[in-house]
Amino acid sequence: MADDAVDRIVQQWHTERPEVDVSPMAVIGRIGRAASALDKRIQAVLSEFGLQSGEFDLIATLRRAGAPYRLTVGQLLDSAMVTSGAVTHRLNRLTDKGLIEREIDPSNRRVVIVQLTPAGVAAVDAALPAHVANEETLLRSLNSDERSQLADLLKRLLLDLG
Amino acid sequence: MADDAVDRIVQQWHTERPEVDVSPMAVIGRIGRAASALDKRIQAVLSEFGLQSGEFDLIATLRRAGAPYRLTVGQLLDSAMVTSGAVTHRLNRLTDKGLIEREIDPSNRRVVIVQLTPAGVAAVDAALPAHVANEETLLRSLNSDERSQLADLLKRLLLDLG
DNA sequence: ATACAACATCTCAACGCTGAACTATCTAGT
DNA sequence: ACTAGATAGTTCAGCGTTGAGATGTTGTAT
Repeated sequence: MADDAVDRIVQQWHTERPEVDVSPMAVIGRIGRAASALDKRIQAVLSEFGLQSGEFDLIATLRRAGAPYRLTVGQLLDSAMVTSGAVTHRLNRLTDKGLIEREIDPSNRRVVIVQLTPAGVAAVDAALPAHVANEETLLRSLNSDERSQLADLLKRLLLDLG
Repeated sequence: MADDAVDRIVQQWHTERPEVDVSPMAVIGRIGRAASALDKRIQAVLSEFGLQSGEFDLIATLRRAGAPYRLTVGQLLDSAMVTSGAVTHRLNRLTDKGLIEREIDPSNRRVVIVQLTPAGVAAVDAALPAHVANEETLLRSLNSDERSQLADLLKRLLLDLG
């Protein structure tokens, strides 16, 4: 197989610092590059639906939770991989778009419950098929077995990273 | 193997939208999460050397190029996976830290040549072993064969994504 | 009752990146 | 020479995230 940019980086290091084993870069470098490349292409499709991927993540989390599509901010924060400030901002944007509504939990007024509006449910359901079809296309270079292998290796890595 | 967060997401979608095959998420979701988790831990080590990972990327690119550690901004831009504005900002920060110097190419005065200072070379050479050792640790859950498999699958994916 | 720590969420300034506009320089065609 | 277009890099406003602190609420111990 032809060399890629990461192969060239590893080769360059081997020339300049032969005593340093940079082989972990071959894995970690590609994970970062793959994530970045995939992200760009995923954003491209979601933007057709007027959504950023962070916003889609949030409303998809609510949608996945099942009717009545209600979760607390804390629960959303557990799923989102960002800080609480970022979640608050995303919720503000989604509220402006009319896709979610916030209300205070009467049984514990520190807690804010977020609920998808009908428009929010419709937005997820409209975007999801295109989003998944896009992801399917992005993986076209790998067959079913290879995807399973890749998912399994990454899962082991992630479970270890905690 | 125990379920991870991505398994739970796929299961939730299967319950809520059984007609949509979300299996690509098992791969793409984990690539993103792995990249994010690795990034955080890599930043943690580099920050001990007073560097952000974007800054390290740039000076490492110069170091890898070999003595006299000189590349044009355009060449750095080709290696960096960010826009030209971001590269300019990173170069400004590295200049402030005394790790690089910029000079105009006399033979083509549009071109800016970036060169590592001795302090810049020292910074890369000091950080590199710790950085690579950290990456090695991050991959400890995978043996040598598994790392090769993972790197190979990601390389195929990246070559296809272009 | 009262005080205090813990908790859930929000606020906000600082930061890095993007993307488009801008400056300066070079190249090619006439 | 002269012009138009291409090229190299910088600037800058806007955006989303971070991380620390603030706000309001609840639980617990005295």
